[in-house]
Amino acid sequence: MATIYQVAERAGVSLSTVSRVLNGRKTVNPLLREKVEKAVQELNYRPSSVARSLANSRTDSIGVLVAELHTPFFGEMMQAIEMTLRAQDKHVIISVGHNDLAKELDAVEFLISRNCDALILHSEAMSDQDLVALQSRLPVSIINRHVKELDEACFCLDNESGGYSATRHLIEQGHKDIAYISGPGNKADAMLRLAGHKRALQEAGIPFSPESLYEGRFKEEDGINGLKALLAKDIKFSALVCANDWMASGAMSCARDMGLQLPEDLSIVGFDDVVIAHHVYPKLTTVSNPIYEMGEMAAKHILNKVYGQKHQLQHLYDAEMVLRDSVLSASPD
Amino acid sequence: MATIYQVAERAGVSLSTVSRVLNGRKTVNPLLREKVEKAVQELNYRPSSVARSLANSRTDSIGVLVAELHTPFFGEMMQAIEMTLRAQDKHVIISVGHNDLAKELDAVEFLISRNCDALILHSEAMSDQDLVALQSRLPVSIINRHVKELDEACFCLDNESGGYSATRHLIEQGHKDIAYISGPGNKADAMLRLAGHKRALQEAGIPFSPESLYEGRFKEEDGINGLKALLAKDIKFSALVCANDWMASGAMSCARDMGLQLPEDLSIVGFDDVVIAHHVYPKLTTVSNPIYEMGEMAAKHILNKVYGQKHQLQHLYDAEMVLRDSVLSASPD
DNA sequence: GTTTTTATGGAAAGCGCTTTCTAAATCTGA
DNA sequence: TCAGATTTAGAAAGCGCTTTCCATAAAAAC
Repeated sequence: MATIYQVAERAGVSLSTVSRVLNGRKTVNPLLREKVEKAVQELNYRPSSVARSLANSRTDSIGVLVAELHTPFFGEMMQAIEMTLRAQDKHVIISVGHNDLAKELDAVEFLISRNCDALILHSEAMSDQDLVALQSRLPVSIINRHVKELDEACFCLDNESGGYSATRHLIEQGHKDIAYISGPGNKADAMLRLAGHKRALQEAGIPFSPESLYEGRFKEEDGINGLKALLAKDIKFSALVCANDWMASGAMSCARDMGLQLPEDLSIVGFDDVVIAHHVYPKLTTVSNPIYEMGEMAAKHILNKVYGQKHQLQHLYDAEMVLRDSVLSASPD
Repeated sequence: MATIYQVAERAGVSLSTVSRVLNGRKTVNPLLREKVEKAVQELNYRPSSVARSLANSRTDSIGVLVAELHTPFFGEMMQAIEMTLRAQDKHVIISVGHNDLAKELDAVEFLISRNCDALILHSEAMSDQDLVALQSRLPVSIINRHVKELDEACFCLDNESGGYSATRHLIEQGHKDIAYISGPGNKADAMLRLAGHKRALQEAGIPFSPESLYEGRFKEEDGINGLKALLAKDIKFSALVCANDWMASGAMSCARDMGLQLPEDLSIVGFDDVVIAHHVYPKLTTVSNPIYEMGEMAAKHILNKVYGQKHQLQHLYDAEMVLRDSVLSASPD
């Protein structure tokens, strides 16, 4: 591999001149510039990004922390990040945290030890304080979580309004008795979605009953257990909203196992519009989660912050209804 | 950030000694070693991976090329790769090729310009020659594709035997009239799966009829169009095998749209055991694709080749039946 | 007790680039 | 025409490590 010295020699100029040409500095004689470019061509010279990083203490690499990768949600996020970053010649180093505090911290340290210029995080285990502390070490973007002190760096879905839309949609279809399977009480997004649900009920003058609420942990089996528990109670409901699609899918299998016809006997709406939403039967009506855009914005935020670019940023994202086949209009009784 | 100089100074030893301690060389006095370790602790020193890379021309980074990321298949592969590599303190740089030759080549050059020590590829667009040429530039692992000249570096599913198993399973359940929706004719894996199907038929003395074959391109809509086309023909079949789960899912919705009961009127088997297989209705009987293991092995191959480790390698993977609810025993007519 | 080995630590030369500083060359204006 | 301002190019000093080579001290051999 040719080095910058050889280019300089071949072009009959000094190191510095080659470097200037390579970095597009204006102050170089067009004649020399041409010579250098010719030499670069002839030697098929490619600057060493490592040497460059050492010299200017920038690696052009961005670390991304995700909870896991085998899930389409994160895949989409990663793809958005990779595409927008590579277009600017930056590269992304991935690291998975498995939703575990120790592992997440470990992953972050790993990324930092790799001299990343910045980090993009989708963390559930780290505390707000951890994130604030991190931000003081290097620039970060935070996806799908709002940290007050890090307002600028956060890119979130409007979970409350999403939750609102979901049950609002059901109400508009004539449903009055609506059960809810929520995510864990310690997760902000889960609680916001639930809050939206309550607001929609209230607005329609329907009292919220804790009886018709089941708290799950966002897993498929929580959908199964949740619906089972709900059905066992002495309550009636013609519709169910699940705080994510996985639980909705679980609820669907459970419903069928219990002999219910879908969507005739029970309307279901999910949340996130993950790939499976389109493949379950009946196809799931759900709430979109524009993770692709969020990933893109998180990347652009880094581009602005670290590399002096000027992209327009959007921090809060609307959750929109994706209408499919799992909701039926309630027949007036 | 502390440098190695400061550690040396604080420990009262030379640079070289610190470096030796850091790299676990044996030839260093335990007393000094201890001093150095103490200094490292106190200064919270972390070696700069960039400087290290420049000095020993290894970056400890492995580039991974995938067709796309938003699909669970690649996600699982990535996760396997990341986990096994990070355990050895290597990091992975991702790059997506979008199944397009120019983009794949571009992505590869990008990765190389990043001074990756090696590459792991899941490429469909590049030619065998491209791959061979690449191998001569730096070590590679190839997932899900067999290149004769690169035998050592390939980690593949036994597609033929998978195709065989799928059809064989149907035959064992009493099916005789089995339609097949295949992947594109120019893809080796698609053709191998089909070959397995034919072998199973032949073994059972069932003649293969081109009439009952539809060639798709591995997309959901191909499943829809495929089944539609098959049903329109003047043939009977009680079972259908689809060369991947996406087409199987498509075929399922199509079947239902055409008023067929699943699995009573039509048994379906898929291929790959992608997440959705578990969420469609009825749950899809399919053929496993141990992509996780393959990713792990591809990573270990690099570990062996570049970093002198000695992992046991497996190159060919069995495809196993995953029995769920989409296949019914055929009633003998 | 002297010579030969062996173990161990330090000095210094890179690795391939960026960037500051200086010097030479060119240009300005009176 | 000349002092001063302005360009432009080169020399050299890092960036933070690894590693070779050499020197010294300790151990072994005679």
